[in-house]
Amino acid sequence: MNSILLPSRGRVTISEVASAAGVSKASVSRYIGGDRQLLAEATAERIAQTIERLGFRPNQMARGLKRGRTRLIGMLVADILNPYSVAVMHGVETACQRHGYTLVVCNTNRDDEQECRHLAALQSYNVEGLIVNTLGHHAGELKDLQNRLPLVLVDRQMEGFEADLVGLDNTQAVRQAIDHLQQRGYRDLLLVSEPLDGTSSRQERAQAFRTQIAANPSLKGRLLETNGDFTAKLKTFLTEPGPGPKAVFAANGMAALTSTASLRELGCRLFEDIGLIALDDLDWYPLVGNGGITALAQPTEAIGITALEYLLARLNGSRSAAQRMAFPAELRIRGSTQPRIS
Amino acid sequence: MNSILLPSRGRVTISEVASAAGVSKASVSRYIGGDRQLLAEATAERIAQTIERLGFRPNQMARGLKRGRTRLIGMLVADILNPYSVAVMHGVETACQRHGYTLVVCNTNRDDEQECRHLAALQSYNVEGLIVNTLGHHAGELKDLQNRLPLVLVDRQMEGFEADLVGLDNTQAVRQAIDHLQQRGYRDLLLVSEPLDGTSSRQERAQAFRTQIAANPSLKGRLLETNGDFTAKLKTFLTEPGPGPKAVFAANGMAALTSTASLRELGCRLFEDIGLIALDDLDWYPLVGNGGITALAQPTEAIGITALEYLLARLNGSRSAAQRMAFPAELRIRGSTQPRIS
DNA sequence: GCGTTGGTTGAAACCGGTTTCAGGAGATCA
DNA sequence: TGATCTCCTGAAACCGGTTTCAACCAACGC
Repeated sequence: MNSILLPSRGRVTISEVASAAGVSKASVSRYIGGDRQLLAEATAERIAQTIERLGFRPNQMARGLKRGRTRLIGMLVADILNPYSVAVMHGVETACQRHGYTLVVCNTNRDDEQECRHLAALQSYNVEGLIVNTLGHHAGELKDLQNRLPLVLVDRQMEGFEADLVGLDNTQAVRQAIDHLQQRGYRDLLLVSEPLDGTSSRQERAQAFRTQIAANPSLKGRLLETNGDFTAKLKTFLTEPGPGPKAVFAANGMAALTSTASLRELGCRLFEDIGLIALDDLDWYPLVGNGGITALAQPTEAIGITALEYLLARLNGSRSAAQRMAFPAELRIRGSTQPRIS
Repeated sequence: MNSILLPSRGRVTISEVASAAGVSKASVSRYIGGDRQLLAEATAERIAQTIERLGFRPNQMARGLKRGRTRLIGMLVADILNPYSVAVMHGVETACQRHGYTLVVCNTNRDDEQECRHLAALQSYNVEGLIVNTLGHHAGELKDLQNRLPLVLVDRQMEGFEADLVGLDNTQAVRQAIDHLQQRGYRDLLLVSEPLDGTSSRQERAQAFRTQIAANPSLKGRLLETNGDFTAKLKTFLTEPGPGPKAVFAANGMAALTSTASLRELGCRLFEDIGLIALDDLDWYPLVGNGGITALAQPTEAIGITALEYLLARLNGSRSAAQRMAFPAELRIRGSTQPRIS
């Protein structure tokens, strides 16, 4: 028993606890590792008291080293300023907490290089699994990573990359939007989307919109991206002749913000002059225009929780084939699509 | 030289690199640790190639163990669904990235117990420093923690707890708001705040409001918290007689949301019927009412960056006394406080 | 030719835990 | 009484790195 114990960097270590309790490191380790049935009642009690008295907290890094379990989950978020991402992250965090994991979040700022760097960093911290909201440009790295760790995609998938995916049922959501608009008397629709840069969810929504409009002869539909001089492009749509009342379908929260701002700028009143429905339901939707913006809410909390549960399932090895969960959106009708009385 | 090398858990280790390159672990360690001037040119080159060939990534956990440097920074956020917190976090992350740190974020969900648990967790992961947006109820734990790690508070301070603090100059911001409202002809002011539960920034804003109203005989001022039946309380304010035009001052983004919603509910038009100014500047402020909501924007990015820089200064030991940085707010005038023509 | 010096290198201890393995103390059985 | 079987425990190896320390080699000065 060595009597000289240097408290390293101020923190109590397992060796100090061991010698203070008059037992071996192994016993203390067994105690904190939950192998308590291996210990005699009296020993366990003595260790418990010593730990309490010294305020010992095991060093998770050291534990992870030998054990392979760091209890860390990594999450890669494309844009942390996007409320959708934060909401999903909140769900993931809730689930992590529930299962005793800690979440490490990295924000790529929609930057390819940062995505790469952060993937490497998370790996080097021995996260046990990854939840990825990817830009979709690093199939190689991701495939490589998937061989090492369980990995679940959120919202966005990737061409030629087999992995669990949790997100929205985009086709169904677009159908709900179009159906609702049509039912409310709109005939000339404009899908507003952030730039179609390869982000799969945006592509899917755009594609579903095109397909469904093409299949519906009574409707006309166009697609506008929010880059360039969006207001000017929007104005063109507003002045163009069409088959009937016009409505905008914003493909996500950002598009809703841009659309609403541009419509205001053009002096165009929501509902009175034009219909509006938006994917995502942000907390300010009820405050805008005449009675708020009609929304298709994503179950973000559920998406986050499910993503983590898929990950845990893989960690436990209880799954093999890539699985996909597409949640339905929930329609929340507000003033921007009130029944047209015309 | 041991020829049997089991690739542990699929990842390449320093020993494998060492034996593949025909050098010792020590040399490889020196190479990745940046002590390259200790190595002969040829050796360094050989190691570089081997690392590249094998795709070796050093395990940060293992490095941190002996070295004491994990290059991890912990951040405790009171409410991740609050855009203010996310914006600050974005600043912190930017700065972390710039200095080669990785950020671990924990959300306490405004829960005391979770705050405690997360503080313990972050500590057990050997973060090198902490940025804390605390609830303000755990002076004991925090003091204890401060003895072990550098720690910087964001937005919220704590009674009897000396630490670096980065946030808004609340007194000055309240002065800007009151001055602006008075200048625009408003005389009967209502400060709307989330519940004064001890959160220091809320208290400071409320206190500054009371003080400044008391010192200004031409103004009347009341304070309302957003709990209970807020709309009813707001209605009372609106119908009460006062010394002149009424205006609401929302003490943060949440209060702005609640206030705007209740005003709508009461059929009260912004600007025409009542003035509104809000602390924080959220992206939807321009879209509401007649010309948007006037805002006092916080420099959230700068707050986050500064918080991390203070932390790094402490990590380098180049600071002793607790320091405080109070940023000014920036007034952004919009429709909700247009000049009163009356 | 020999002691010094400085630049490189590897063996081994170490960080703070976990895990294997062997051994000692009782209890049970023949 | 001795053999066997549990149950509990500690020594030591190990995880993947870092760091100390001593040794080696070539060049240098005298």
